[in-house]
Amino acid sequence: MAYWLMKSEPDVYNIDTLRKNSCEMWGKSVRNYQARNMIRDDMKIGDGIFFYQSNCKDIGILGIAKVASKPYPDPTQFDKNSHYFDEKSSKDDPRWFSIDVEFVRKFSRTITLAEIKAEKTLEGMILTRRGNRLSITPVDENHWQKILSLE
DNA sequence: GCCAACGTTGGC
DNA sequence: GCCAACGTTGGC
Repeated sequence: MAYWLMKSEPDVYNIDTLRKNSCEMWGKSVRNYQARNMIRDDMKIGDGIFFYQSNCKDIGILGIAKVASKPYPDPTQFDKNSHYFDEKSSKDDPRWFSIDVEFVRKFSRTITLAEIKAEKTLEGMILTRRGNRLSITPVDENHWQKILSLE
């Protein structure tokens, strides 16, 4: 069992939509190889996911989801009308992958980025590393537990 | 809206 | 295979 943190921009997708729909395909906009490798190779059913929102007023972790499927080829890479169409990808050898993500719960409050940065024991989280731009990052179990305790 | 940091692209 | 130019991310 591993833990992850997924970024989302609330304008594009927010946690209330995930709560309403319960389960959603995730990764159809991920076009970064490092993130792709994590989706394809490392994420397992049942893994915990922090739902983080960026590029907005209330930056931070809003709640928890979990991995609900094995990785599968992201359908948008084959869709000519999609913004995420990739002509270099083929169905025999798909380049990009998605997984299903299931809503678990929303925190009673947002654990803000400022709090996370201020917390000594959370030093070293990939999230707070300078220049980090990955939409998915692994989370250490002790960091996971610590953030839960902050709620 | 600014800008630093990074990934990707493409000419050579 | 190098590297400059460009596009994107994302905190502030």
